[in-house]
Parts: sequence; structure tokens; C-alpha cells
Amino acid sequence: MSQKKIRVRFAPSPTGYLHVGGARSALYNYLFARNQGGEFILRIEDTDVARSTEESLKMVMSDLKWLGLNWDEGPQSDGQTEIGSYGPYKQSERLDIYLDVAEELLKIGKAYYCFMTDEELEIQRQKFIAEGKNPHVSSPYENWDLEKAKQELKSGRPGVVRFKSQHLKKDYILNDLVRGEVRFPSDMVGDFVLLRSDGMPVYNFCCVVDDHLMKISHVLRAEEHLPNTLRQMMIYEAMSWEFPLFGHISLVLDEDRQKMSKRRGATSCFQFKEEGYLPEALLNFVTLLGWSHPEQKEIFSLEETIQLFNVNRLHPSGAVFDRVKLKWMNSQYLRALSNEDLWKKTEPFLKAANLKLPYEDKQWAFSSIAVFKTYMETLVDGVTFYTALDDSKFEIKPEASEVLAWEPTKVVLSEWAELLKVHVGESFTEAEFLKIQEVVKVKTGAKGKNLFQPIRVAVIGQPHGTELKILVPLMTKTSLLKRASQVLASLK
RNA sequence: GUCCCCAUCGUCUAGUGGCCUAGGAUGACUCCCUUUCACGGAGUAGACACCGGUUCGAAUCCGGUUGGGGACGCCA
Repeated sequence: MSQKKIRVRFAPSPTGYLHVGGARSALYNYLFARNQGGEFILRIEDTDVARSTEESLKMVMSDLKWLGLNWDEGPQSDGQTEIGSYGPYKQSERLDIYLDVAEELLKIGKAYYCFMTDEELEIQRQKFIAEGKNPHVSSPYENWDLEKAKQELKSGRPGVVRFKSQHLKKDYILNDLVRGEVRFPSDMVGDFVLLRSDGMPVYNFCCVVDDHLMKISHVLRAEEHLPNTLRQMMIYEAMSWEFPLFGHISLVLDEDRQKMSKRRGATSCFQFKEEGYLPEALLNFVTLLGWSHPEQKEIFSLEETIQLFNVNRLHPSGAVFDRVKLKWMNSQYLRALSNEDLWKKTEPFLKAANLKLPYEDKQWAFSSIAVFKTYMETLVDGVTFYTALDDSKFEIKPEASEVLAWEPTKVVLSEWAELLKVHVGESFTEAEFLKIQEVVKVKTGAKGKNLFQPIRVAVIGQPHGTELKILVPLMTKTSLLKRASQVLASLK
């Protein structure tokens, strides 16, 4: 057997943002292609006209780009061009091709026109369920003459094209790349639809035609497609086409072990982007949902994954998407960033939050982000920290009330404000701040948390947070004074 | 209901018949660092779903039970 070129595809239907489960499918295909020196194709499954939109397609493409999963063939994000010689890559533009294949299947008796109404279908379904059988379509039109059926169609009677499966009494054996041998009895499915009554082809059909014509060698997709694979094998067989190799990866589940749903938080890559996750972190995390590093490393780059990727290490059971661990991973990536890079990534979030910062120079930006780096789990956390530096957002938090009620607090704060006032210059060095703190201590006799917590409240409005000796040098005298007097005023 | 898939700490997983009194990561807890909170460091608790079989030997192979999930669409 000749060595076939490795060609894999990711085939989303453009009905919204890219789901993290979809992203993982795309990723595994991408990794496999890159590891094998093969090609990674983007095909758009938009035969469900009602739900597919051009807008969604753009979103999916931009999510893939954000993740860094670049495709070799398929539509490009400008919406105009396509790359590759097996196009078009949008199924809605390939209708003629499917129709030809459908005609072929009708002609050789592997498919037929069916005129059953929804009511008839439902009655049959109920009957089979009552008998404890598979509720699969068994159509009286199965053996109708093709010409007769076409006449019927011409007369205006709505009909679909169904695949003829009832006579295929045998087991289909799939040698799944991740599951091993899977045996499907042919009666697991009924006579499924190939062409809708409006002439539009459906998923299972387009998928086979395209995978064949686009010379796809391996199909890595989610486990939910397993029953579809039987239908697709039947079509391949009917057309005497060679099967690609299939691998069905596990499902991505929520904490309640159900398919991931929006109820429990973000599910799309775009949402994670908005919540301040780094694409590298999301990718790394998602890689580990069903695949493991041969040396059990947890943090590794896309490049390293490409080098090491092997379908043998794909895990067959469902994986719960642990948002807490994702957060941890994101914080690891954040900390590995240079101050400059982290600032660049954080800045857009600060702008979006409309924060007014005490200084505008880059030097200040980098040294401030260096402080917050070890506190941040997501870029959005940066907003919280910088908000503390924005005077217009300053407020005395409820957690501060206990500290404010302490007996020495008032004296400490009066002294603190007094010393700030006499300080020469608008900013403070760490040493200058420590000196002031020391003087407050000596003059008031307060020490320990009686000293530090009131000052912290006077700086950030709450008793816990970043070290003051690091924070104060990032602030201005004007700002500190204003805050101190505000807190002092609240004591009266 | 029918068919298919799956089954190791709460979670992600390592493990392909002896290296397993089951390893790592995360989360939890404790301690250290720290005049707060984090970060960091050290440590503790925590799993082979169950029952049979094969074998000198089973987390690993086989069968069954149970549990979970998926599919049963003119969605993909």
C-alpha cells in the first residue's frame, strides 16, 4: 500500500463562537498534521442554512487565529479568498457536487426518495418504541421505482432522499485510532436522510463526500460522532470509496459530567479571551484534556507538543473541564511573561475599564506590572489591581470597618497624613515610605497590625492587599493625601 | 426504551501482567517564608467502581454487574 499523504481537517459549523471542545478537536488535528508533516484543512459545514451565518464564520476563524492554529487550506479571514486546490471549502458552495453523488446513489439503488410525512414518521417511531425496538425509519417507498418517484416529485409532493440501510445485515467494524475495535450492528441506524426535501444535503452525507474528495486521510473528531461514523461507513461502502482512518476523542464535560454548557460559565474561546486568558495557556490546558505529555510535564509550548504529539497518547474517557486548574495554568503563563509583554497584554483591559492611572510613562507601567504579576491569574485581575491606583475609584471597603474601629487608628492616620503633607516632592521611594512609616510608629507608639492595617486602609481602602512599600512608590502624594483625608473624615 | 462508548485520588492524568505498600499535577489541609493577602518552599490526607475468571503473579487480559456519558433529527 502506498503511503498516503496525511491530510486532516477541522470542520466547524458556523453557528457561534468556537467552543473549547471544538478548539480541542481543531488542536488535535493541527498537532497531528504538523507532527506528521501533513496538511491541516479548514472546511465549513454550513448546510444548516437557518443557523449558519457569515458572522459566525468570521468569529470561528478569528478564534482559531487567536489560538495560533493556522490552516493550510480553506477560507481565509478576509472572507474573499480560499487557499488550496480542493475547494470550495464551504459546503454551501458545493451543492452540485453532493447532488451528483446523490444521483449516483439513487441510480445504483443505494438510496431512494421517501415521501413519508412527519406525522407518519412520528407514528412509526412511537410504534417501534412501544415494541421495544430501535425507533428507526422503515419506509414503504424503499423499493419504489426511481422514475416513478421522480414523477411524484415533479407533481409537487415533498420528498427526501434516504440511504437504504435495511438490507445491510452485518456488523461494521471500525478500527478506531483511540478506541481500538468498535463493532456497530448495521441496524443501529435507520434509513437516514441524505437530501432534505428542499434539496439541501445533510451533514453525514456532505462529510463523506468532502472527506473523500478532499483526500482526507484521518478524521479526528469528538466521540459524539461515533454513531455517525457507521452511517458514513455505509456511504463510503456504497460508493466503493476507501475509508479514511477514524479516531474518536473523548468529550469535554462540565463539573457535573454533562457536556459543557454555558450555564456553568465560559464555554467559548472568545469568552476566555475576554476573561483575560492567554491563548497559550488555554491551548496547553486543553491539550491535557485527553492527551498526556510522555514525561508528564504540565506546562509546555505548542512547538513542543507538535514534536511529541502521538495519537497513541489520546485518552478515550471523557474529561471534566476544571476551570480552577485552567486559572492556575494561566497564572503560570502570566508569570513567565516579561514585564513589557505582560503590560502590553494587560493594557487593553485597563483601557476597556476606563482607568485613570497616576503616571503614564512606560517605566512606571513596567515596574507596576512587575508588582502585580505574582498576584494575577488572568489579565482581568490586572484591572482590579490598577483600579486600586485610580483615585476616582477609591472607596473604603466594608472589610475595613473593623480596622477603622480600632482605638489607635485615628492617631496613626492623623500622623500619616501630617507626614505626607510635609513630604517634599510628588512621589515616594520605598526608603522614603519606610521612613515615614517608622516615624508614625515612633510618634504614636502603634506597632504591628495596629500600625500597618490603618495605613493600608488609608492607601487602598481595605486591610489586605499588596505590600505597601511596593505600592506607595507607584502612587502620588496628592492621591495619598486625598485618600488619607477621606478615611480620616469617615472616622468622625 | 434501544444501540454504542467509557470507568485510577474531588478534578486532569501516569500506568500496556511482576519495577505499584499505584507516580505527577491541580484543588484541600498543615508548616516555613512574610509585621497583611498573595507568590515561593516543605509536608499531610486522598483513587485502581464491584463480582467472577485467566495466570505463579492483575490497576493492567477476559466475562458479567453497577455507574456515568453519547447517539437515536429534513442539527452538526
